Amino acid sequence: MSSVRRIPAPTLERLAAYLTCLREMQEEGVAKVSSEALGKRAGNNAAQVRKDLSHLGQFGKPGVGYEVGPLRDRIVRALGLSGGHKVLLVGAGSLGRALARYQGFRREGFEICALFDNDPQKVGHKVGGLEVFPVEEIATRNRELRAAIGIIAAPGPAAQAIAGALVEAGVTCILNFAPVRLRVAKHVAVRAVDLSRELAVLSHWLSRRGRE
Amino acid sequence: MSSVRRIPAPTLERLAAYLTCLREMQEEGVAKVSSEALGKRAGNNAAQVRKDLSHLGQFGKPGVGYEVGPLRDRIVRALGLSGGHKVLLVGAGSLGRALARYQGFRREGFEICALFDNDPQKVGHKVGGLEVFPVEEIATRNRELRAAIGIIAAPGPAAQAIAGALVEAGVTCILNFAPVRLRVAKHVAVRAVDLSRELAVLSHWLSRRGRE
DNA sequence: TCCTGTGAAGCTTTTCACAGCA
DNA sequence: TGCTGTGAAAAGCTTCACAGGA
Repeated sequence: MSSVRRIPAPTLERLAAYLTCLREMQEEGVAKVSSEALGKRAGNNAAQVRKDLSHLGQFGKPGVGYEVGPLRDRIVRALGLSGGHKVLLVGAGSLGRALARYQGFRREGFEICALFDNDPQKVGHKVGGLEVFPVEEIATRNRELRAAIGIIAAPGPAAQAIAGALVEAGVTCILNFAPVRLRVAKHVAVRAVDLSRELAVLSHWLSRRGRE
Repeated sequence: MSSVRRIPAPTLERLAAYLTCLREMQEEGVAKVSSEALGKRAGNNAAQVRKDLSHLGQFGKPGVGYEVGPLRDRIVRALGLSGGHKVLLVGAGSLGRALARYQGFRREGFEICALFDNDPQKVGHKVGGLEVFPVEEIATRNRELRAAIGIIAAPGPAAQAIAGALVEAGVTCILNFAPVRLRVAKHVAVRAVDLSRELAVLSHWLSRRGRE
């Protein structure tokens, strides 16, 4: 398949992992990589790597492998990371502040361009160079900023209302750290990071350890 | 299937979500719930809910539904959450501090019992009532604590060495926030929370918006 | 009648296996 | 020979549909 159609989410997640590996390789001065070598680094098997990369068109040279630089560029394009994205971050609690300071966003091409919180105590303060604005101002502030991505780093009970405000402001992709299922219009895409989910899986595995 | 065998990870994740819903319902004084009602709350369809719960044995009453309290207890048991778990947290940067302060851990039965960091500037300081110890002390300190779960909230380059130290100290389950694939012995279970993965998926969706 | 538990169907994702090219 | 790209097979997960119990 030559042009990029819908790529399944598991594949997208692995492409992001390959990107990290390819960046490392570039820093190490590696110029070519086989599906097997890339798979080993990323923790997947070679066939999986080839199938994933086949979504991006034909790239590899039989008998040789893939060229690190061009492959990386191709994945960046497929993931839509080349232009950079503005992001609204809602919640200036400890998680929100950690995210505001996280350097990885910028490296991946994401720019947190505004920070919001409901708590009047936090409004007006600065976090990582950004002033905290009240949540009610999301829509008006985004009229200029035109960010399409929002991150919710607020407590569960506030999350649904925040999601509504973000969508109202024109956001169409939400990354949700609150432990609740958001109900949003179906043109809005939501990804959730839920600690209690991760912990539940670990805990189950732990309690099974040794049996099987 | 009456006794609990291996439960697939997607099911475990949903069970954690049901648990949150059931807790809410208990607070609201709801005593009984049908698979459809629970599904609606958790964002899954009724058949999925019944299939998931069938891993825990037979519980529901046809024509009535499930009793909220007993069902919740049963899920807690299946997830191995009843006894509580001690957790070692490594990394006292902004993410580590946010996790150390996160109240959700305790509510789910996880207790962060020690905090470690490589940075001498951070060692000795207190975060959320916990003193920060140097990473080299993980093994000795865990000789008494006997925690089996470790959380890595350190930068990528440090993560692999930390994972080694945790495993050395007897940890068998790791929750990794660093954007690297950890290589560990196969008796060790790893779950990864990777922001670049989440962002990559959102970004791809964003760049596809409107076509299809 | 209402709702569970579950075999079977349907769909998605992963793995296999090999033709074909450098 | 070494490695890609890809149909086909296998595995895994979700949804359907209905028998049967309260």
